[in-house]
Amino acid sequence: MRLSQYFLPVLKENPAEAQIASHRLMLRAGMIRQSSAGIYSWLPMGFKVLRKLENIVHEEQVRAGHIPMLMPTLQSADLWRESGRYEDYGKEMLRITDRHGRDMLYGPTNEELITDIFRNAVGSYKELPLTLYHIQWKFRDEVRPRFGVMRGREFLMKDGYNFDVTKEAALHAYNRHMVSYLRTYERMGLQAIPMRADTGPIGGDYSHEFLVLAETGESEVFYDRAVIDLKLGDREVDFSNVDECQDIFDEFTNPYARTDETHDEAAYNAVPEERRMSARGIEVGQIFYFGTKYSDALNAAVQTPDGKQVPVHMGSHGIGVSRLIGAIIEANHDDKGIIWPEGVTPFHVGIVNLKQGDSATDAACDQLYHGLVAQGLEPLYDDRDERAGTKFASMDLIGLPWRLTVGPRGLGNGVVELTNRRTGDSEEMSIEAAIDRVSQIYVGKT
RNA sequence: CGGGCUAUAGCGCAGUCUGGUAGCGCGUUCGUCUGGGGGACGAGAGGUCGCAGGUUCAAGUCCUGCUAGCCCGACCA
Repeated sequence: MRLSQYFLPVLKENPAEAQIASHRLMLRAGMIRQSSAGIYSWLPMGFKVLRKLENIVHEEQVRAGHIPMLMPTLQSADLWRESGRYEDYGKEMLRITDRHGRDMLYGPTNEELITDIFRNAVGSYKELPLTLYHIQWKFRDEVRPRFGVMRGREFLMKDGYNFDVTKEAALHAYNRHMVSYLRTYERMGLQAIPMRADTGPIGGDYSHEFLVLAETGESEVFYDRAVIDLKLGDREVDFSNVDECQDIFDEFTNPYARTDETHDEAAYNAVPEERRMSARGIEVGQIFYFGTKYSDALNAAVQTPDGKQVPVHMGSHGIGVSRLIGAIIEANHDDKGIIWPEGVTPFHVGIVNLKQGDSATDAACDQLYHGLVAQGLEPLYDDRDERAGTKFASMDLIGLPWRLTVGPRGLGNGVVELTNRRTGDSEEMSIEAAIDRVSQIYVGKT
């Protein structure tokens, strides 16, 4: 993409309403604009990152054997009356009346709807296990939306639901989600620590939340520093293998890690003192096993081999996709702007033309640009007629992890400059070598 | 939902106390010079001062009501 033909309205100054880094930077980098309290438009740059995260979530869900679908944002109130949550959910649920006077609502989550779909289509144990998920906009009418997309009213969430005949099978689904979520966050360049959680209004017995450590996090967390060293890495996982998933679950949940909601002073004090850590964290996902809570309420049962009807065991699992962008920026920025992890960057590399209009420099930039595109990469070429400082400042702000700087001085020696946004380290090399280097960096990361 | 604050050009702000031609910086448009970290000079464009009433010869400024947004607390992907 050529910047001169893109839509990237960057702001030089901090908007007054933005208090935390991710909110400020998303506004300044032209990713979002507020439409009303807690509701945002996603401008091209923000939309691009959102789609990248969605893709990662999809890939990892499918890898774990879960099946994508799509449910509507608007739901009928009837189902929610049936589960009893129409009253329980309170004012956070946006209620709407259609022209016929029917009560509708903008879905804050989808347990009822998915269970309804399930009960109407599945009657036999033979069709289980089954895990369905979708990525859809949700609406929760927060009393006080804040921090940009971190606590919006409208937000994009991946929510999934598993249906199993037995508790054991459902707990395997729980573990499978634990593993696939860990992988998902790692691919995004995030460390999200699973912590024992409250089950909240969704209810149930087992729940873990995934927290990204950040000073601006809304939750207070306590953990054993040993969890920081845990990495799933690129190990091959067989998601159908119960023991393997259980082992990974144990590995990641054995060290003490809890939020203030479930914090247990005695257990925490059992951790060696030098490893006891407390910090703040951003919640970027949560998994639940809630047994037959919804299948009982909504009468979702399957027939077993011996002819009995049994309510299915269920769980639900969510990742706040739009919130993740905020969390990634909170964890990856400096005073100049964002620093995207390579797995989620909106463009792979920026090209800065230091002397727009100079025929040799323009030609070198074009060569780089086309060479990178030919390698399957997406460069962002700043071809505006701006001075070097302005271009550098824009690039730093939007945070592409790599920058190629092209100017007459370097070209005189036959080189361009490749700079790492995070470290600031630069290296000079020929155009061909630069194309090759950048492609190498992104092997396995696009 | 309790407490505090704000609303003036695309963004950041002054002007309101003490009513009298709506301003500054950045951005933006045109031109010239410039060209390796937000450059210089010159000339422009851009505002029903959040909305509705009221007081007054006259309201951005005073009064009343409303709306929207932000911050702190109680709640949540």
